[in-house]
Amino acid sequence: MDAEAIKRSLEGSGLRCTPQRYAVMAFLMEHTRHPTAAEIFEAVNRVDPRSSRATTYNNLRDLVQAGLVREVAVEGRAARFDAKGMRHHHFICDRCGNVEDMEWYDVPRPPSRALGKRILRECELIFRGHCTKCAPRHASR
Amino acid sequence: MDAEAIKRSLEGSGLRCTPQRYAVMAFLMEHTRHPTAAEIFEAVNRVDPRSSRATTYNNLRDLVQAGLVREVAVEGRAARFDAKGMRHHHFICDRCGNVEDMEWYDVPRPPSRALGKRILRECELIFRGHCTKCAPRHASR
DNA sequence: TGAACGATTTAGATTATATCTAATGTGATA
DNA sequence: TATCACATTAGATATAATCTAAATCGTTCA
Repeated sequence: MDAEAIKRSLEGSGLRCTPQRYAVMAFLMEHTRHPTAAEIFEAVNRVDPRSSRATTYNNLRDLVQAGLVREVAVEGRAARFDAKGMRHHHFICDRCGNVEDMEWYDVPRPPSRALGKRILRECELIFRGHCTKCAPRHASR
Repeated sequence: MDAEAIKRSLEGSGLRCTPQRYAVMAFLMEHTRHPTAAEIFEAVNRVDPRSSRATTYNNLRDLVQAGLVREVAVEGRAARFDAKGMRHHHFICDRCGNVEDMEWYDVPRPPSRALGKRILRECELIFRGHCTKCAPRHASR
C-alpha cells in the first residue's frame, strides 16, 4: 500500500489528506470485500480511536463524490463501499448479501432512442444469485 | 386493470389474494413510477385505511419472493418497487434518485471462468446519470 | 508571527427506513 | 363447528444514515 499514492489521489481530487480520510481510503484499498460504513468506522477506530461515525460517513460521501470510491446499494441491507481500482462488475448474493467483484467486460450501450434526453454517466452490470459459500445450501430457503 | 388476472397471478404463486395484498399489487401495476414502500403504504391506505405499515412491508416482501415484483435498491434512499411486467433495465438519476424503465436488450452472460462455482439467477443492467428533468440543471451539481 | 477563514471533525441527537412482537382476525377444510 | 395455518394490526424496536452546533485544524497572507 503506497501512502504517497493515496495522498496524491486524494489531493488530485481536491480533498485534503486528513488522517481520518486517509484511514478510510487506505482501509478500502486493503480490504476488497466491500465493507459497510459501520465496518469501516469500527475498523478505522480500532486502530486510532480519534474518529466519529459522522466523519466516516462524511468521508465516504466525499470519496464517492470524488469518484474514488463506489457505493453499492443492496436491498434490505447497509450500503457497501469499494475503492475503484480495476474496473469490475458486481455479484450480489441473494442469501448472504455479500458483494463480490466480477471480471470486467464491456457492456453494450443503450440505443440512443432509449436514452432520449437523459445524460448517461455509467452502465453497471449486477449479477445476482448464490455465492460460492451459499451455493451448496441452495435448496434450503 | 384486470382484477381477475391479479388474483390469478397471486394464487399462481401460492399467495392468497387478500384485500391488502391485492391493493399493493394493483397499485404497483397501475403506477410504473417505482414507488417506495412508504408511498405504497400511504396510497393504499388513503383508499382503504384498513392496512398497517407492517402488512405493506410483509406483502412487498412476499411479492418480491414470489417473483411478481422487483425491488430496486438506491444508494442513500428508500428502496423502490416495480411490478414485473415487460422485461426492462433501469435508469437511476444521480440527482433526484428517481428510477425509470429502459428498453430491454440482451446482456452478454459472464464467461463461466468468471462465474466459478457461483449460481447465477439474473443479470441486471443499471444506467446512471441525469434524468430528463434533471439534465438541464446538470451543471448545478 | 498571528489573524482570519474555510474545511474538517466531534459527540450525540435526530431522522428515515425497515423489521419485530404479541395479540387478533380470517378462511379453508375436516 | 373446530381447527389450523396464514394474515393482519398497532406500536415498539432495530438499523442505517444524517444533522447540529461547537470545537479544531490548516492555509493564506498581512
